[in-house]
Amino acid sequence: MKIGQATIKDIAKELNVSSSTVSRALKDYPGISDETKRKVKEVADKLNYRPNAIALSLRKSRSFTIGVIIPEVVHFFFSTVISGIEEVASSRGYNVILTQTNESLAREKSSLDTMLSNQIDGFLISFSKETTDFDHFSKLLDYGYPIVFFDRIPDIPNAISVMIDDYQGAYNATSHLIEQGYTRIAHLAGPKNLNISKERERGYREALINHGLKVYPEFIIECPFGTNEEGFKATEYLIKKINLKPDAIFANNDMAAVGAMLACKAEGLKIPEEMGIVGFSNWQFCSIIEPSLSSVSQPGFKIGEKATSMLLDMIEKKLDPDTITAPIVLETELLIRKSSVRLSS
Amino acid sequence: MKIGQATIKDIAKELNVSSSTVSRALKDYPGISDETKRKVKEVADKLNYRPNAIALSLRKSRSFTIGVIIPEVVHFFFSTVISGIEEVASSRGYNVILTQTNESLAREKSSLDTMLSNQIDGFLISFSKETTDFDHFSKLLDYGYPIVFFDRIPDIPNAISVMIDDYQGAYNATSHLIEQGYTRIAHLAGPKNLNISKERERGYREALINHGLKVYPEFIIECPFGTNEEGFKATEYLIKKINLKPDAIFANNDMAAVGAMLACKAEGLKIPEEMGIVGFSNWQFCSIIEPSLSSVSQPGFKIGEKATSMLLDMIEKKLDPDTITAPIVLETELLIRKSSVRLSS
DNA sequence: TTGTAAGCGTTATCAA
DNA sequence: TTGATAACGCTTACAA
Repeated sequence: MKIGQATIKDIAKELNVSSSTVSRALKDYPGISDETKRKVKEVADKLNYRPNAIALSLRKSRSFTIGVIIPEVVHFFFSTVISGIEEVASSRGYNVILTQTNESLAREKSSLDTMLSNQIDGFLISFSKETTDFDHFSKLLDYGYPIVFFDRIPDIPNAISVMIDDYQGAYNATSHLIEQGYTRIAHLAGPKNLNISKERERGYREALINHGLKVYPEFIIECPFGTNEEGFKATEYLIKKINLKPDAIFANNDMAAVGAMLACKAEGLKIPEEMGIVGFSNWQFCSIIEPSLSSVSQPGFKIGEKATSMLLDMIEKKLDPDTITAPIVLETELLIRKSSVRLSS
Repeated sequence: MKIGQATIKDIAKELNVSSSTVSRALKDYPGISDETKRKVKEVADKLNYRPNAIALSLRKSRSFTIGVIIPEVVHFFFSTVISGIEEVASSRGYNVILTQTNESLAREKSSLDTMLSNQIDGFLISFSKETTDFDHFSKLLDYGYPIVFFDRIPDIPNAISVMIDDYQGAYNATSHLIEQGYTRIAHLAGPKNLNISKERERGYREALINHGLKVYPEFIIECPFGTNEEGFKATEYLIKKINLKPDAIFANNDMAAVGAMLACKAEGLKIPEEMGIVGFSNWQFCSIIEPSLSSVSQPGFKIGEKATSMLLDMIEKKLDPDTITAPIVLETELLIRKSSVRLSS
């Protein structure tokens, strides 16, 4: 016999009362004598009674569970977000059910499906790199399903989303490089179908323009996977194959930035003297590598917290989705380290 | 109206058949005419029917959901394990419900509680650093609840667990340092109440002894939190405050190892010439820091896979827990990098 | 080949 | 102050 198997009926039988009485006593409903309440609770304790959340879910058509769909768990940013999600959810009495898509659209859809079957109360979603059309999401939105998108947000009119200010983060990073006297700044860009990549590139471009620098198309190289190998290759290409050599690199993500650093070392270029580098995400390793890597820090934990509290508010009708017209945008912070500082101030 | 709200009854009404017929038709039960099956499926499709997993759970007393309780999500090792768990679970049709304890015993217990309420089919657990007595687990085990412990395993006779060979990993790491000619090897140890810490320390000790070296108690410093600050302080202490200076450090975890590296740099000690360093866990940054950090790699993904498939086998009665008497032990791999190699071979 | 009815554990409604 | 009953959505004897 398993623990917690005792039901309300068992308690009722033991005390020769009806199950409704037991139910009410356990919930401290008014109109139940203190005497009965005491007895019921006593027996409940004795039998190790544990309410069956499944039965409750069925009854109330609510599962007190939210579904999280993310590309990857093993990723500093996403795991930080999860941490924030978990924190808020558990403090408000919700369970978190988790799936990773591994950047596959098919898995994204099937996750959505099983979660719907499981009567999930709402979704937190950061979609996969393969996802280019959002029908599977907008269908749910049309039916009134509570969804909050985070970080990677879809182009759907009435979608609620929480994101970071990628544009401003990139703008600040690039401006910082310019202020340090770098003038030929290249960009290792992210996958083109993600808004965050576009925004970061836009921030990079506008910073250059606003500081009177030219944007060289050959300085922008797409690194869709965001690995250090990719960053390494892109940087070697920038150094060797292009007439106008860059003197700084702003990378769409930290891994690519590390690849860039390794390429510079391999080519004998000194960082930050001959090549300034700034990454994006502020992974844990940024501060411990040599030279330490300047990076734009994303408030992952906060994103998780904010997205979750909004979702739960929507679920609990404390928040009307219609009142929110624009995405919630959280600020980044530029952490300046050795890799991009060559001016003594 | 929400999507997937259509129930078996709705289909039945539409076709003027009974709900049992619909249920059977959807499941391709024998003894239902092909004609009926066709019609039922057609209407199901039309109404966007989606089986209600909650109702199913209640009926079958099975939720097809497993609960994962870990100390922290934002941790390379654990997130890798989660990835393995998620992979196996989803491929076998199970959901994964996740909570992190943040190393708090109270949260561990309350997670256990809510999951039990949610009729979880089984548990995957790596307990918190605060957990020193295992009554809350053994009670469940006695009641026959399927639990697989991983990495941090409790001292309970009939517990099923999956772990890595911490002893051997530490032994190999220490032996490697000895072979490189280091003779005064210190150890940054983990929290004393975790078996993994004890095993790693034991591996360290025995490697020394088997190679004819003495074990100096003042060379073993506990770093319970495993942060780089802690490793930094411990190493400064080792370098400055002790008569017999160490010439190598084997750290219980990579973060502490990084702290040791930083301390060496701060003190002007060259790595690996004057100080060899080996870490444990093989975090992503090991290969990209300077010098790259030798480390014992733990097969996190495999641990997740193995633990999950064992748990599901237990749940599905394909595996009798009584047949397993010893913990499953997975091998580590020593990844030798620059931080510990001073002999040209 | 199909229908009826009971039951999984809980709670809301109505009645006593 | 308490009890009987129905219902949440589904499956499954048992009957027809």
